[in-house]
Amino acid sequence: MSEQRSMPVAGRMPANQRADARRNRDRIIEAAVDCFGRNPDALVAEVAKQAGVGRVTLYSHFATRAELVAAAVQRAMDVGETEWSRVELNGDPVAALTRLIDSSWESTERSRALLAVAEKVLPQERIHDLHARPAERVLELITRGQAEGAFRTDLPAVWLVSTLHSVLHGAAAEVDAGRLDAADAAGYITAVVLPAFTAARD
Amino acid sequence: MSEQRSMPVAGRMPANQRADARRNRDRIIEAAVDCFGRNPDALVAEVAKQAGVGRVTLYSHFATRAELVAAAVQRAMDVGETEWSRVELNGDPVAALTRLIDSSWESTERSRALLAVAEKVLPQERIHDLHARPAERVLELITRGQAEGAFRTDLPAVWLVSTLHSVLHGAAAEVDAGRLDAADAAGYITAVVLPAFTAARD
DNA sequence: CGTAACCTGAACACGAGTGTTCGACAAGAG
DNA sequence: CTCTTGTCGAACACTCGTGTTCAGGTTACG
Repeated sequence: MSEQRSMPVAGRMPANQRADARRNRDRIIEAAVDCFGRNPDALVAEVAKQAGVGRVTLYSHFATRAELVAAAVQRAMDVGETEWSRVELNGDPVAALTRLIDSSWESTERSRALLAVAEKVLPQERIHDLHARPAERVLELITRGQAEGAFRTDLPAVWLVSTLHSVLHGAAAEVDAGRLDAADAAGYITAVVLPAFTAARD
Repeated sequence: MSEQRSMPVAGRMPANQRADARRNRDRIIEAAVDCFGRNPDALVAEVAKQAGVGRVTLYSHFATRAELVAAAVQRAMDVGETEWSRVELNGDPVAALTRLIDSSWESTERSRALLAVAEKVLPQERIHDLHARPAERVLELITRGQAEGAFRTDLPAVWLVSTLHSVLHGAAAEVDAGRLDAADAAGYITAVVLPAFTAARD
């Protein structure tokens, strides 16, 4: 409902930025999310066109294709962030994790292609940073769950995070390979992750 | 022990193929495995050089870069295949799976970069095909385990296969990002996959 | 041996996409 | 209104790796 003014995404901001400039920049990012989201090999020209903007204008906002991709991923993450922030993480850790998985799955599936581009043009470290926010959220929940005895403690929390991440993306890959029905995904993921997290220690 | 004559990998075979030709082809593939294994963006020229062969010669064996990559992946798979074939899959399904995971982890870690190239230049379907052999092996074991009551049956076997695959590759990614010690990996994977597979049904 | 298969290096054509430059024009801010 | 900032399109230079061609030398193989 309210505008999300969640920290200035990136790029220079010459203090006196004209209104239409900022508007165009926004359109470009939206177009990038959409284009790259459909075709990982989308051209810069396509993005510009879909944004209703000249290629030159685009380059005046993003010096390089990679920067454009980064901005797109960032945007997708921001959108996801507002969704995840609505998820109730208190209460029973298992139930909370289930909710978080449902929410995470949606965003994962939606912007899978986008991530594929990122993996091609961005250093893996940069990608990891882009995931920092959501990863932290998961990590917190897991840590709390461990402290409360709901999740196993014989494995590092970060490994559990990584596991969830892997399964999530693996599922997305299965879906867009047509081997898995998107409707089943969230349930399958939960079914596999939960027992992995709650397994009794030796 | 005996030579693995496991179906002719690919390419024309003019009936009167000279011995040195076949030898070169082999060297090229080896070089490709090695080069792409270190740098996913390796040039065709580099591979040729490391194989001690002219670029033209390389192209006389593999019409395109993509074909070269495919051959390299194929080779890596063949090597893995001989390892996996040594794994005892009979007896207790859980124990068997543990053994298979250990073995799979080794090959996964070894040729992770190689797979990264493949994902860039090969259609995802082609990649899936390359995985057919090992995937089938896992599938068989899981199916048997389900039939014997060792593994859960409330999820399709193929999803369990996919899960294992995801975690395996996720772990590899963590390792070469320096966030996970390679020595711990196999144990961690098992610790997470086993309970996921044996979880009691509702 | 002699022939056919093979290798070679250098040169070239090629395509594709990126990033840049130009001069002129439009639109916001004060 | 005027100045600054931003936009436009078209053309351009450039980089880079791929894949191909050629003419000549080498090696296997019967």
